[in-house]
Amino acid sequence: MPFKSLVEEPRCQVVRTLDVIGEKWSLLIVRNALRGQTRFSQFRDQLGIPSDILTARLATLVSAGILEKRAYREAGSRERSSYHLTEAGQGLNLVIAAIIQWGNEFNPSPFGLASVIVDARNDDPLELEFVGASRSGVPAEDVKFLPGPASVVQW
Amino acid sequence: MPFKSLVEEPRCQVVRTLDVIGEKWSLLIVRNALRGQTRFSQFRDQLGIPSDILTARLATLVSAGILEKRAYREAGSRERSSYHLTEAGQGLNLVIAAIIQWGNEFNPSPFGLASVIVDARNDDPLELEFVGASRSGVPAEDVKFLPGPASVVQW
DNA sequence: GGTCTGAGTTGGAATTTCCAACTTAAGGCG
DNA sequence: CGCCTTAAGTTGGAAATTCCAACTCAGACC
Repeated sequence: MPFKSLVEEPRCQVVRTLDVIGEKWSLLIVRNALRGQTRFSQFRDQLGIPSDILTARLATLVSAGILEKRAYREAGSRERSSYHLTEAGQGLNLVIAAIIQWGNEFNPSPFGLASVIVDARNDDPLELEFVGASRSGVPAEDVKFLPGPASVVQW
Repeated sequence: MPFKSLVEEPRCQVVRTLDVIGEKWSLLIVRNALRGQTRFSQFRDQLGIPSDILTARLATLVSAGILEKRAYREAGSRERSSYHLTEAGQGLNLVIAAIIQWGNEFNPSPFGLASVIVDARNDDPLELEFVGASRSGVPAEDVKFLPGPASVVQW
């Protein structure tokens, strides 16, 4: 686990989530899974991740309910394992999109955009936005974080 | 740097961004800064981060343009340093909100919500949403990642 | 001169990651 | 059968990162 928690179960949602996806390589494995990759050798070769670390990360992602391990068999080969995003894993496209969007705005690559996010139904480009009850976009400077009901001393 | 890049400058925006905020503690320092914390001792005491690591992280966040180092002086004390979010640092509320929102949905805390995100103008609760040209929310399953103009072999 | 305080530094132990080489379990072929 | 191939791991040891506790440093104040 990336963060030792003083209590058994951290209340802060940022810590809770980073405990699951905050280790090195975890989020990149999910990103590649979002691109449709499912196999050990794909992750290892495309990311350049050491295979022992990949083994460990796949195990923690599976036990966190982000990936699902399945058996597959190609014609003339023995049964092997593949890894597929669960609904929770799919949901991480929110986090990955936020990272891409922040990077494009504040740390753009001199090579241009490496990936774009679109609506699968019509290929419209998509953006992440804060929306409230009014359904209109909220500018970044008006977004405020407040302690919620579960916050005691800390958030 | 958390990820050794094969080329000098990674094209993938996820890797580029994780190079800046992907090390342990980095994002939690930014989160606490979003809560208004500015001082070394606040970060150290609230997060429980080792002080040598905090020194290193503050330096990389400053050189990445996420924090700005300023001098401050309290009555009857000597001048000391404090750390303030830049516009880019403020912009990371996008990433942190995405993490909180994913956690609330897929890995909720048994204690309830530790923090809520609201519109500072009217305290309306806010949500992150994918929006397209139509300005209407796009369901998660229709969000698709495509290679952009700068992608060559890889994204 | 001695003490206090916030912001660090320092040395060494513990943990995590990296790397290259090796293993394992079928399947196919002769 | 024995040998080769392949995806998916394991293993042992080196390198890098993180952790911890103790220490330093610079001014303010007594």
